[in-house]
Amino acid sequence: MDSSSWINTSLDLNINSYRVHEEVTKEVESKLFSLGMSKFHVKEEASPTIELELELKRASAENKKLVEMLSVVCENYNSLKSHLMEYMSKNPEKHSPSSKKRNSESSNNISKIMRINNGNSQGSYTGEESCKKPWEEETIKAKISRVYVRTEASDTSLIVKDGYQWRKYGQKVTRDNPFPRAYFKCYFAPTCIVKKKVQRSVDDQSVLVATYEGVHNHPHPSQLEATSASFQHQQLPLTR
DNA sequence: CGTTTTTGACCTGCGC
DNA sequence: GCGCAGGTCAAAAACG
Repeated sequence: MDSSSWINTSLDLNINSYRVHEEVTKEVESKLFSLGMSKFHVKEEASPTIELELELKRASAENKKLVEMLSVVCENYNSLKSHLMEYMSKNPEKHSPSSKKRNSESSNNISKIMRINNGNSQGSYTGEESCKKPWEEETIKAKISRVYVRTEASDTSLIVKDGYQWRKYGQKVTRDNPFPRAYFKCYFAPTCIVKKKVQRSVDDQSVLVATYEGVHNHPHPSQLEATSASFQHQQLPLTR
C-alpha cells in the first residue's frame, strides 16, 4: 500500500473541486460569448445582465455545494483508509501477494491519464479511483494506470521519465501494434512490485503509452530527496 | 569489472 | 488438447 498515492488522490480531489469552480465560471463566460456579449456589453444591457448574474449566483451556489460534498467524500475516504490500515496491520497474513496470475485489464481498473510533455507521471489517479472500496485489496494491488507521453517521432527509445528507477527485463512485439513493447520493473525499492509497459501508440507514433501495474510501496524519489533535504536543513544548526 | 540492456527461449492463460 | 499471444527469465552482449 502506497500511502503517498492516497494523499495525492485527496489532493487531486481538491484540485478537481477547484476546477469545478473554474469550469462553471468558464461556462458562464462562454454563454456570454455565445450570446454575443462581451463583459462591456453586459454592463450596458441591464435585463440579460440580471439574468446572467442570477445564473452565475446559482452556479456559484451549486459549486459551493459540490465543494462541500467533495470534502465530505474526502473525510469518509480518509476514515475508511485508516480503518483499512488498522485492519491490515491486524491481519497481515491475509494480504500476502497473490500467486503469479495474469492481470486482466478490466475496464473498472483502468484510469487513463493524458499528460503531454510533462515527464512526471507519479501516482496521480482520478477521483473515481480514489473512491474505490478499501476492502478491494487485490484490485488496488493490480491498479492499472496509463500515461501518454508525447515524444519526438524520430526518438525510438521507450523511455518515459517519471522519476522512478526502472529496470528493463523484456521487450516484445505484440500483434496489435507493430512497435515493440518494453517491460520494466521498479527497482528503487527491493520490495516494490510495480511494473511498467511502454509502447508507442499505433494511432500517433509520437506518443508513448506507459501502462503502470500496481502501486509503489515507497515514496517518490523526489519526495525522498525533499525530505532528506529538509532533514539536513533542520540538522544544520545542531551540527554547529 | 560491475551494471544494464538485449533477445531468444520458456512459461502460462485463454480461446477454439 | 492444441495453438496462439503476452509475459517473464536468464545468458550473452554492450556499456561506462
